[in-house]
Amino acid sequence: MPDSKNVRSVVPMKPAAPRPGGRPGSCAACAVRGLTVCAPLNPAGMAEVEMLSTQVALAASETLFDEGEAAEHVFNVTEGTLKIFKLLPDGRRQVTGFLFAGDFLGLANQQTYAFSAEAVTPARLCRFQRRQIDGLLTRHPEMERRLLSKASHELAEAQEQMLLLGRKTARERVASFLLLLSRRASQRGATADPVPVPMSRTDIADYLGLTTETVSRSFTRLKGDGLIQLLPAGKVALTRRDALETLATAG
Amino acid sequence: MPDSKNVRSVVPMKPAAPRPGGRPGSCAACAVRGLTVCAPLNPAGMAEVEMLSTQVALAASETLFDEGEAAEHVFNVTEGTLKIFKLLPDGRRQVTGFLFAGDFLGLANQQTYAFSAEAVTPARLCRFQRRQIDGLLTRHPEMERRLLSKASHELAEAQEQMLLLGRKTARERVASFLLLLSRRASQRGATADPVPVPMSRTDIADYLGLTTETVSRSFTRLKGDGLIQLLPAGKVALTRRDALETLATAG
DNA sequence: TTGCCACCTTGATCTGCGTCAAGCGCGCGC
DNA sequence: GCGCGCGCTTGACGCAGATCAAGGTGGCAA
Repeated sequence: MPDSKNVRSVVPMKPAAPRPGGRPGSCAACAVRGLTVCAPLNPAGMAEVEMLSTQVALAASETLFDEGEAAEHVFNVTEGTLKIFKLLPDGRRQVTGFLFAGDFLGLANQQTYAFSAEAVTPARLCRFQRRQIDGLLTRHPEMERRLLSKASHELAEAQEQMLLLGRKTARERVASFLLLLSRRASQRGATADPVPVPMSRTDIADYLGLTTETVSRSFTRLKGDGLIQLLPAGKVALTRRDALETLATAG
Repeated sequence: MPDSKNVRSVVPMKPAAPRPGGRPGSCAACAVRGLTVCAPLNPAGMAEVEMLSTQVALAASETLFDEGEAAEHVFNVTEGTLKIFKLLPDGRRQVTGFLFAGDFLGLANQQTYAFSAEAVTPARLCRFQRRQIDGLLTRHPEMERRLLSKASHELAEAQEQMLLLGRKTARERVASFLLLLSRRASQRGATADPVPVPMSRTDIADYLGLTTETVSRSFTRLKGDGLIQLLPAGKVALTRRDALETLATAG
């Protein structure tokens, strides 16, 4: 008995609100610079980054790159949501992460990408030539330090995700996921409580190591137990955040 | 019908073979320096690192630190095998990684460790004060670069592990695990084919998101199918590596 | 040598989640 | 305005792996 629909939120591709005093597309105008690896750069560094970067826009479900492709670029997400995932030859998919404004993407010490990347919503990114990154980081150690910090943060998140995938039940996984989305939303200054859930049930399932059916049933049950509410436009209200936290971390 | 026992290999705690020309415990004498973050250091850098580091020895199953503890140190593994893991309050455990000679340990941008670390076999490590690391990396950008490279490599491995935990069957997980151990052994110059498996079935289960029983049954079945042989002292022969590869990556 | 204990293996049974199947509702294209 | 299709939900059923239980075996201490 469905009562509220879970409609994919259709975010129209609008330009990021530019900061006053910078021309659109410039780093000075970048609304999310404080979230990115560019945050610690001085004006000279920003000018250099700006010279080396180009803008990319993706429509929803458009591919940024595929696993195994030559890794020629690295990216900063400036707007929208992406997913990164790995595939097995028979089609089994594991989404290893969702990326939001401020996230860095493309680090790989191999010559090819270790995962595919695809837009979940319309998205914008800053693109750099991989072969220019070494020099850039050498000239701007503050940026390299920031990148290392981001990488170690991601490593901690990856371990949290391994705990989820290896040891949590379906309900616990979905509760953990909603809390993660909410936390990340507030980190980047978006609304954390009715939390936007822009990705499909299939994407969520592939992120949580479940099937869409099980994800759907878990949502239904969390709703039935009064822990969450499913709102229109793919938003979810965390009615009882405390109970969600307990469920996510204790069982 | 057991025919070969899977005995924990008991590695006596012997000092690492020192390089000729360096006093024991010195970086010049470090047999695994080429594998560590110290690899790119020049003699002056090595001298500095040596001043800042102390040696730690652990017996098998001894704890290095616990999740949540104040993160005062970072480490280089120089000898032996460690495991790192996270726990849920009810005791469910996820081993998020096994560490071998050359591995770096303790990166965290929080003030506390995000996981626990415990010796699997007797082990030795180089220990640094966390608060001295920033300065060290600033003075030795080649070391910072190396650390970033290690971190991004770990990130790729973490994604591979998420694919395993989220989407592979028990058999596929065990095959993947044996191949991983073998690859890592050859990377650090150890024997890759009869591959040493120093950790218990329980540790393997907690790494693969399974139970000991399922791990044991998977080993038995892989043996029955002629893909592996269980040798004494916890060694495993990868009789049909090709078939293992297929199983691990294709299903 | 003996006995204990930790670890491993194997068997029987149970169950959470996957699989298969069907129906609903919204958005979109015609 | 209408119907088609995709994404979501719900139900019935099956199965891979968990759980429960019972040995086997080798290392080690006394």
